[in-house]
Amino acid sequence: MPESKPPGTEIFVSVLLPLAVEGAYSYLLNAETGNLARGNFVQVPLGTREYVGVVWDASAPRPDVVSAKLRAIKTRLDVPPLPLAQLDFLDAVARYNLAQPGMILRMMLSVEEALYPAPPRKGVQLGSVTADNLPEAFRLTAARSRVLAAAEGGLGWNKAALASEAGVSVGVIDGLVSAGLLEDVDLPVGTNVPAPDPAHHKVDLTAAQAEAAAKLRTAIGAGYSATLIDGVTGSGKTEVYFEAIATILEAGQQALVLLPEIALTAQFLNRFEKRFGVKPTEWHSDLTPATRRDIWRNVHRGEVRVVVGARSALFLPFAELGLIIVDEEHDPAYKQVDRVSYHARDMAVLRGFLGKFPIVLASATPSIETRVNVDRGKYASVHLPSRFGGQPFPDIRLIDLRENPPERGQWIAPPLVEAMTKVLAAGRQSLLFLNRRGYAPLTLCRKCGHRFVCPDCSSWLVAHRFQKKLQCHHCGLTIPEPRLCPSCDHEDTLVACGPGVERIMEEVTQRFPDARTIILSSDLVGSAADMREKFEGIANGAFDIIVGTQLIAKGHHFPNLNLVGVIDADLGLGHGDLRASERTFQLLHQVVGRAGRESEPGIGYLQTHMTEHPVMQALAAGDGDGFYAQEISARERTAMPPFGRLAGLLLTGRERYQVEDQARRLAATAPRQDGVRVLGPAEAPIGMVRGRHRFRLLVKARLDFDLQTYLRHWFSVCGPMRGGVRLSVDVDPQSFL
DNA sequence: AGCACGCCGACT
DNA sequence: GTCGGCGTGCTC
Repeated sequence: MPESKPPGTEIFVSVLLPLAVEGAYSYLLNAETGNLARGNFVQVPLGTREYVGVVWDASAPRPDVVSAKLRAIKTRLDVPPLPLAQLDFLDAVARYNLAQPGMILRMMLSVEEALYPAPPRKGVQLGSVTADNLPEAFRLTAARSRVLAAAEGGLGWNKAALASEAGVSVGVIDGLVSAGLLEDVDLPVGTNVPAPDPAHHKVDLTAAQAEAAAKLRTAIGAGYSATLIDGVTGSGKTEVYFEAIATILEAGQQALVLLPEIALTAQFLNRFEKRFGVKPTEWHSDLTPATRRDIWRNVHRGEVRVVVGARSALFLPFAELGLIIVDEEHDPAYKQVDRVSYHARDMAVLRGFLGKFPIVLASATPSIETRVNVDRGKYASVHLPSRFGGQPFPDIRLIDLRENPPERGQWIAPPLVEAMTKVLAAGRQSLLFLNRRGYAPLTLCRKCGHRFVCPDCSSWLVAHRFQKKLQCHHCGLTIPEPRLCPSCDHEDTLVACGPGVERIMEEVTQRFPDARTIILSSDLVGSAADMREKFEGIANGAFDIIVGTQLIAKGHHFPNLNLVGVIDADLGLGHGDLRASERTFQLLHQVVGRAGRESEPGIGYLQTHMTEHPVMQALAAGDGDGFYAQEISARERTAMPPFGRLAGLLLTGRERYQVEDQARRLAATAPRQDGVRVLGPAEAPIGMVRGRHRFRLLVKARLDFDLQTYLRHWFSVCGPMRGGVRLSVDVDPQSFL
């Protein structure tokens, strides 16, 4: 029983539940639970169910609901509390992104099983029966003796491990168990996470790298700071931030490296292992539940010292986090726009600010936001001037498709064909890049004009000829490749319009029948192992021509690659999106940067209809600084981010008129205030996805305007959406689609 | 997020 | 006559 407490306190606690509700709920303390502190994990009843929640406020003087409704906490879970820094982070993420805090908690509790004692793993050890008191009819065969010898030493053995150690099958083990020479035992729960060793293998840094590393090292232990490492692909950014990780390991704290999902390559893990002696702990969406549970627990207990992960790793319960690296910080994959929207790079900076530790952002092509933050003096920066080994960045040439169009029905322009032929003859690799999966984005009937469209989305069905299907890239709907036009019933009248990577592959195999070719696209690679194998094949020179989507743009190093051809450099510039120029510049720079990284300088060809476009001009001239200066001044002129603030509001619902009505009602209730404007509603560019119609509003505010407070107030004035309409908020939207 | 309650169409 | 569709609202 807990000792007596001052009256009026600690009778209630508020508990945050991983649910989409507005705030924490109040519960009565239960005598057996004892004292509770903020961050403790508890089980509480709610309605007909029980949930795990986290104590949000342990000193609530009185509940904010009538006490008749109050129920008592059921139990307190026997795990350390959620670190306070992580709780503060939870609150800040919810406030910034206008998310319900319960939903952020849900992301942090992604593996609820981690909160319960691990189910003991079963094993065997030597039993009470020994060679001296063998049961009758038991023959001590050679195999059985080997097992007993191997099991010597008291500690429990995993059956499979013992069997393989003794060179026998598991059946032999089971026989010994039933005879009593071995007995079942619960294996101790060993954590056994090998610790990265900061002194394992110190690599020689170039002068520029050493200088940059020294700068990062001084930032460690000096509270919050954000530093940009800015240097082209291959300039050795990774080695530089590894030194920061080494320093934080020496200081006894944890480090987190964020990478855009698929950049988590074997190559990266190997580099880490070479430097620190062990592979880092990986965290991403396709780990098994058991692995996730172990990692969550070990991060929470501080056993795991370095996590390398996708954006969701930010929500792991780090006990002593002291450093976050955001590699490829410009990458759009850091933005999540599902139920909860957030930008992992910005949330990482927020986490560092709250936790009073440094953040390192790395990129060859930083985001405009980060560049401006450096210019404003909010972020420090270190610059790595050259490519490792003095290799220059590939020379980039524009192919004007108006002057040099490909032949009819083909997509590779003559100058690029010629260059590929030379590279092939020289025994080097070429890469063709097209950021579009499938064979063709549109299939139509040349007789009646019928277009294959998705019934649930306003989009075309993309032809995937390798898999003989048409697929909607918004909802995943798949139909078998049609033979007849469903509208006019004619046969053989269907034509594929426009190119996808599969079609480029087809053209490559026709033009270069003897070349060894490979296609890489997210829908054509199978498992992670399959992908690793393909990338290794490319690195080892098993292919002459590679055709791929942006899958190939991230994180891989292809030493034999000499030429990169971009089939449609204009692809991202079509819809006048806020970040279209920036994204195109970054993507093309990154793709072309794959070429010529070891022995000889590479070359990049951009096929474009807009040779005069600033992005193409900047890439061709190698004038990144010029591009940034121009793009930043354009943003400033139009008061667009980061010179103004934006929030996107998306309303979706089954009935178009309901969505439109609610969007109008929402717009009509927007409070008029200085420094903010509400634009819209307008139907979204993709007007329907998964059978839900979409309308958008855009809120544009001055930089000093408190957008979150304004939005919260507005939504409370407007009241809930009706007619099955859902409203989602996207603070700092990256795209308007 | 669940889950129960509640009010309108096709069936044992 | 009921089963069941999912819209609306509540859970400390």
